[in-house]
This record gives sequence, C-alpha cells and structure tokens, in this order.
Amino acid sequence: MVNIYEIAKKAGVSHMTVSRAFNNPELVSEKTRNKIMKIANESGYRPSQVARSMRTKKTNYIGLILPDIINPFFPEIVRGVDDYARKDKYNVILANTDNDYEVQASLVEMFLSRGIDGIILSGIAGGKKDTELLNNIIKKGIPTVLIDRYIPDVNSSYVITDNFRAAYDATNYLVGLGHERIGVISSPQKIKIFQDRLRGYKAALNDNDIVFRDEYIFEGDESISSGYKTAKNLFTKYDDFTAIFAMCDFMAFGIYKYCRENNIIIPDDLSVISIDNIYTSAFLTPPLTTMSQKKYEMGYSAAKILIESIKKNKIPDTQLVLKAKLIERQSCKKVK
Amino acid sequence: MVNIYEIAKKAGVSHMTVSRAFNNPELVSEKTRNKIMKIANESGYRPSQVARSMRTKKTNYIGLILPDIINPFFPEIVRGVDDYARKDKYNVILANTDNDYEVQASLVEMFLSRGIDGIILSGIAGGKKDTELLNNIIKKGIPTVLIDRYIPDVNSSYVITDNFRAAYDATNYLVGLGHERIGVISSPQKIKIFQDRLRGYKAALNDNDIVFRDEYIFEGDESISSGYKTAKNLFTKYDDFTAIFAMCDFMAFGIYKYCRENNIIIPDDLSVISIDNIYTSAFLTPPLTTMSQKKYEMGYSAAKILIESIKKNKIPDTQLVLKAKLIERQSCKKVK
DNA sequence: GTGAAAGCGCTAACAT
DNA sequence: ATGTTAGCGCTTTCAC
Repeated sequence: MVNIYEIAKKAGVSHMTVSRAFNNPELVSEKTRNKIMKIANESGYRPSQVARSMRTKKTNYIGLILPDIINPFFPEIVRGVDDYARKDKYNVILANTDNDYEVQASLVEMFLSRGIDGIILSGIAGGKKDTELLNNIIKKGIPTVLIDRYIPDVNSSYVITDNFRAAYDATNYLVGLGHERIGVISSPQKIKIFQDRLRGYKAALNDNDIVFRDEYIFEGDESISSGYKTAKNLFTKYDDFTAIFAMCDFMAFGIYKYCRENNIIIPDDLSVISIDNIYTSAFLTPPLTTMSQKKYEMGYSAAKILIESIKKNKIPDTQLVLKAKLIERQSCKKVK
Repeated sequence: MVNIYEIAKKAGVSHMTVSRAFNNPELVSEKTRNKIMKIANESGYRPSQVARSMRTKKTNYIGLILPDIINPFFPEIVRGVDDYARKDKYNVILANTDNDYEVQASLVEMFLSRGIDGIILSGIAGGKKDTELLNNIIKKGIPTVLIDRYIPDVNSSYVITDNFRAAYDATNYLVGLGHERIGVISSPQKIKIFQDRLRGYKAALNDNDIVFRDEYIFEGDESISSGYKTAKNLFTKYDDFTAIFAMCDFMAFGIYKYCRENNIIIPDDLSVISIDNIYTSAFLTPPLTTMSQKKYEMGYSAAKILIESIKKNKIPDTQLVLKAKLIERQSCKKVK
C-alpha cells in the first residue's frame, strides 16, 4: 500500500507535511494542502490506522461484549452503540459470550492485546466470577461501561433501566385494571435487576393495599421455554390468577404459548404484562402490553459515556438510569 | 504497557526468543519457554496486536457490513460469522448502513484504512451504485464474501439461499394443500433474489398446471408496514384468494396485522406462507409456516470461506447455495 | 509553515 | 536453539 513518504515525494514536501495535512490541516498552507490532497486522492493513499495506533496508543476501537446477539433484546443496543461510535470515528468489535465466564475473560484478554480503547459489557450475569472479572478490568484502568445490568458491589459506570419503577408501573397498571390476584413469572432472583423488579411489584401491591404472597412468585430464567415451563407450574398450582406480570418479554412469549395450547384466552381469561418491548412483541396475538426499555438509547448513551471519557483520558463514572415506558397494547383487560 | 524487551531482559534472553516463545514455541527450548511464560504472566505481558499487525500486514479483523442489525434477519448471520471468526482468532467489526450507499462506501474506506483482512457484505441492495462499489472492492483485491444477495454481473464469492427452490417449494406446498388462487406479496423485483423467488412461484404453478397471472403479484418492499399496505391493496382488489405467498417473514407479519384488523382468520380464511423463519415467527398466532433460511449457517460459512482464503492469500471464489427448509407450523390449511 | 530525527513493539531475514 | 539488524508507517519532539 502506498505510504506517506511516496505522497511526500510526489508533492515535493516532507512526509511530516503530509501527516499534518491529514491531521492538522490548519498548520499547512492551503496551497500545499490542496496539492497533497490531490496527489493522495489520485494515488489512493489512505493513512494507516495501524501505524497511527502504534504511535498514539489509541485504536479507536471499542469492544462490545454481550451474551448473544440472537436474543432480540440486544440488536437495538448494538445499533445504538454503533451509531454513536461511528459518529466519532470509532468502530465496534462485537463478541458473544453465551454468559460463559471463560469466554468473557478470554475476550477481555484479546481486546487488551488489540489495544481497544474501551469496553461495553452488556447483560453481564453478575455472579462471583463476573464480579471478579469486572474488578479486574477496572483495576487495569480500562474504561468500561455496563449496560442493562450492574454489579452492586463494584463501582463502575453503567446505563440501566429503572427496574424498580418499571415493575412498579406494570403492577400498578394491572391493579388499575382491577386485578388483585397477580402472579409473577420471575427471572433469576440472584440477579440484582430482577430483585429490583420484584421489589417494584411488592411496592405497587403494598401501595394499593393488596397483600403480597411469596407463593405467587414463580421463578424461571429468561428464555421462552422457561416462560412456558414456569407458566405451566403456575397454572398447575393455581387457576384463579386474573393477571400475570412477567419479568421479560421472552417469558411472556412462553406464557402465550402455554395459553394457546391450553385454551386460555389472553386477555379475556388472563391479562399479561411484561418488561422489555422487544421488536416483535407488537406482533403477537394479542399484541403484548409491556414496559418498553429504551434499548437503543441505552446503547447510544453507553457509547457516548465511554467515548467521551476515553477522549478525556479518564475512567467513566456516569451512572445513568432510564425510565421504562408503558406500551399499552392488547394483552391486558379490565376485570369486573 | 510492558513490552517484549522487558520480558527478554528479565528472562535473560533476547527479545526474539520471547517473540518465538509466543509465536513458534517449538523453536524454543522448553526450559527457556517456561521461564519466559512465567515472567510474562507475572508481568501481565500481552503481545501487542497493533505492533504485530504493523509488521505482518494482517490485522485478524474482518469487517461485517449489513443494512440494520435490528432487522431480525441479521442477528443469526452475525452470530454465525462471529462464531467462526473467533475460533480462528479473528474479530468482527460490525457496521450498519441502512442501505445507504454513501455510508457503505465510507465504511469500506474506513475498513481499508484500518487494514482489515476481509469484508463480508450482507444484504447489499444491488443497485447501480452497489455494483460499482463491489467492483471497486474486488478490483482492489480485498477478499470479500457476499451474504444473502449477490450481484449477477459481478464475479464475487457469495453464500445465499436457493431462492428459486424456496419459492417453488412454498408454492408447491400450498398447491398440495389444494390452493389454486395464490396471491404473492412480493419484495422489490429489481432485486435479483426476489426475481428468483418469483420465478420459483411461477414454475411451481406451471408444474401443477395452474395458470400464472401477473395481476396476482403485489409488490411492496421488505418491511412489516409494507406487508400490511400491500395486503390491503390485494384485498381491496380481490377477495377470493385462499392463500398468500409472502416473500419474507416481515411481509407476512404485515399480512397478519391486516387480517387481525379485518377479521380474516388465518388459516381458516386464508393460508399464509413466507420465506425466512426469523426468530419470532414461531410465536405469532397462528405460528407462521415458512421456508427457513439457514441464516446462522450463511454467516458461519461466509466467515469460513473468507478466512480460509485470507490465510491462503487468495481471493475467495466459492459460491455457496443453501437449501431452505419448510417449517410447517399452523398458518396454512387444506382447502375443500 | 515546514523539516529531520527518533521511536512506538513487533517480526522477517539472516547469522551464529 | 538463540541473537542481531532492519524496518513496517506513522506521530512526537524539537529545530529552523
């Protein structure tokens, strides 16, 4: 590939003038600059980012680590990250982990070896190993922003949804529709944000003078199949719930499946609300009422926080909490 | 960051021995190697990929350009690409274009400047500008593999679905169920693969002695809203179709929406089949019968083809055509 | 406004 | 099995 010296030679200037013409055009006389640019264009010259990174110790890459891009929760986040990053001439390196700690750790190593400028960690599970990993990254001074989930004991920058509020609002909405017996299809309570959601549910019941019952909580994971199985458990044990609050859309998808197979009509026999608003939840029958998480904005803001602090050469410390928004569709109905 | 010379010094060897210990361990005595590795670990040494790339002219990056990761067609492709790439210690740089030619072109420039080793182009629209861009890339000798869409006049490597066959099978399936009046909700016929699908539809009718009628083709784009609008057009003009073949799942989603709003019951009043099998089409009511494209495999194979040819230092020339598979769910029904 | 020298961290090529 | 030298293409620093 043609390099800076060739251009310099053709233009009759030193290679430094060429470098300046690209990086600090104001330091080069207009005439010289135009000449250089013309020659560069004709020669198909492109500054080598690799060589530049070598000197500057900046690569303009950010690493984006997430469990699985196939999960419809993530694509919007990725899009948000990419959109902000590209505006600032950063590129995004994407990598899936399937929540495997070993993979996560080796990715971090790989990223460091590649000299990436910062990391966005989305959907980190939050176990002991994860905490260790995150602490490690922070100790190394790599700018890092968490998305969607945070780890309580670790002082890191993050962008998350107000999970307490989202669950509170969802529950409150059901109560407003007259529901009192509201089951919960819960995601793992070992994960902080789901604890927050459960607290929101309890608080809403409490504020409406409805007694909370532990037996109404049915815990699964975050998959459609788990939603299905957990719904089955619930209906095997009780048949008098008028509504279910699912902690994520995927779990609601599973509930839909169970109901379809068992002739339970949503919303006539059962109201369903959840949290997420993934792309296709609007196309279920009936369209799913859900608390929409601002996924795109989460990605966009996380990239903004990360890149701004990279530029200032400091560790990001912003903690951003976004409100979820009720998307009223047709899976909930008034009772009595 | 600690470099190769520091490790060399601590280990009492030359920097080349350290380099070899990492890159060609068999050339270093076991004793020396162990010593080096121990010191490297303790010092937190990681070879700099940037410096390595500088010398070797290989970055182990591949660029993945696609219209929009939010479109559920793409995440599985991305996952396939990432899975293969990472096995070979490559990383994927992801970028969205919204089918904007300018963005595509500037991305290619950016990638070249970054010295990426190859490009995967997914869902390229196929207009004149796109053809120009692709020709340009090929002329520059950048290893490139297309996914999902190919450009007929350009001799490039690609991985696509057998679109003719997919449409043929879909249509044939409907005919087998007794349908004869089958409308088509088509994606843009200026795009080659959709022409292929239309040919498949025609061929299946022909083979079953059903006359093809041009008026039965209703063209939209590839969005849900377009599916809705196009379905509306169709039903305004005709009310006696027993089945519709939609060229992509998104269009089918739009049809579902229209039907729900107009009390047309799928599959009792209307059978619907399409092509894609995106993640959530199984969760529509009724679950969508569709020709499943092997999206993950498309991504995986494209990465394989690309990376293998990068390693052999040649331009990829494999053209891979994958069969779509009928996923029989509940949106189609026998007539009469 | 422009240039010369040095060096970022590594590997290729050659030497021992 | 190990070492020496040179140089990849840039930017930083200092000089004019």
